Amino acid sequence: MSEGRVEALYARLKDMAVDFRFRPGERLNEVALAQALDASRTPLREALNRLVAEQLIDFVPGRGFFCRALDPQSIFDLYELREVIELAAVRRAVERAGDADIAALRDALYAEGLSVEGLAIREMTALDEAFHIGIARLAGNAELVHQLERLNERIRFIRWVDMANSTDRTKGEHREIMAAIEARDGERAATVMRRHIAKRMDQIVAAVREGYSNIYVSGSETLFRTPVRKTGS
Amino acid sequence: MSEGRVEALYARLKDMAVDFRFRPGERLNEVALAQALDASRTPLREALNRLVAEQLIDFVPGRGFFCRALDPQSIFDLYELREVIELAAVRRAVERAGDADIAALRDALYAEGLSVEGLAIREMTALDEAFHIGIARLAGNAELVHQLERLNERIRFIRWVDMANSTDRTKGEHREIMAAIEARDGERAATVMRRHIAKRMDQIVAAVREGYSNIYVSGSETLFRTPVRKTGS
DNA sequence: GTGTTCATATCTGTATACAGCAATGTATGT
DNA sequence: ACATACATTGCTGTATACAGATATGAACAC
Repeated sequence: MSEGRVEALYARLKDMAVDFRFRPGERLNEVALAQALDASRTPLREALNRLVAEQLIDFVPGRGFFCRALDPQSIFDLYELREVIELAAVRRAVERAGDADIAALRDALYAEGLSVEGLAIREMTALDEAFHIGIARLAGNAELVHQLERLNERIRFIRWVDMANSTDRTKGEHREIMAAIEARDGERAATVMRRHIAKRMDQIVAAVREGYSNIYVSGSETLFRTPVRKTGS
Repeated sequence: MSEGRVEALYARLKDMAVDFRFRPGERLNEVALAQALDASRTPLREALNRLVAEQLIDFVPGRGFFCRALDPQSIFDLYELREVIELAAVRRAVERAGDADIAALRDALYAEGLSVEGLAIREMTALDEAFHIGIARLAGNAELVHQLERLNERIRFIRWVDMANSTDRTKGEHREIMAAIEARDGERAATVMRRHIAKRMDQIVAAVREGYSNIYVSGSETLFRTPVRKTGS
């Protein structure tokens, strides 16, 4: 009875779902998946059911489990929710965070800057996410952090697409936000954060309109290997 | 193969978890539960796994499923998150909702007012929740609605306790909020909403401090039968 | 060529059996 | 009286089998 077999399956399957290693709408064959993951159908289905509850997998009674599809409207809604949560987080961070914790986040942000060039999209996005989660942690509300993490999982793929298409302006904006937090200027921090997220959202809506679908139809393989191209400041 | 057996179990178990029909920390005996719900352990565990993902049930590998416990800090965090989401919702509702939809919500609110007296706490709270969800719907963001629904499930029990202890000022405040929305005054709507939720939160923190635990230790039975007492305006 | 019906194969839904871990209680020694 | 070791019981974890539903494709009529 290995400590948490369902947990392990759940983690692996979540990765696959987040990465869109299945194609949107595709039905997941339980026997095949179970074989591939070297498990039995029972724990596999238990793990899948958790992902259904987290909306990372779709389920139709009598038909089985399916890879979710992201339509433009959902993406917009998710990004709007992200903005709501992150603005609340940064405001509370400014109000409540201790100086030491702020300094720690600042150091982490500046430490990561050494050689972004050459990093793959996956790592870039991970750093991006980590910074935003770091702010949420400063807000001292565990629920805020948790909701943001779950939200991030659902839009991570979109962020990859965005990161691949867009110039790397992220770092500069992150430093702006960081400076506002250090100055304990909640309004400024919120304003910059709103701009930061809104800019992303605009790019994404544009990308989606011109057919992001061919990106996840072709699979995520190519996307992950693409290095970040440096464009402008 | 009845259409969605797991779904049915999931719904029933969710009700039980939301109501705290299990005592906090109690381990759920799978065989007993399966018998009680007239099902087998396999679909039962699948349903339970969904609830684990929704944080309505706890799970410890090797030990089983447990009833969650709500500590004061989590309650505070959840209420703060609720405030964040509802403020965002009401602001967007004012910006985006069509006149007809606003009117419909208004009518529903005033229709419910006929005889609140005598309603049990359960119904009172259901009406309260419905109004707030109604506002979220006006915002036109499905994710906002969904997150609020999930959040409500997690704090519903607390709201019952609150509703039982507190005077029924809810309706008046709801009308205030409604009026601000109709007047398309987003700032006022947000201000009243914030006060509305904050007031609740204060009462709850107080109630929790003086030991709400004896309420759910004694079981929710008594709570549900208690009628709402009219105190003040 | 198109639509319909039926037979077949594939897959999901769930009960059940069994293996192994965890908790409980008992006995024993100090 | 208290702690420790051990046996026993009960429960969880997972594989598997089988029933029933759904999808697939072939044969046939129009």
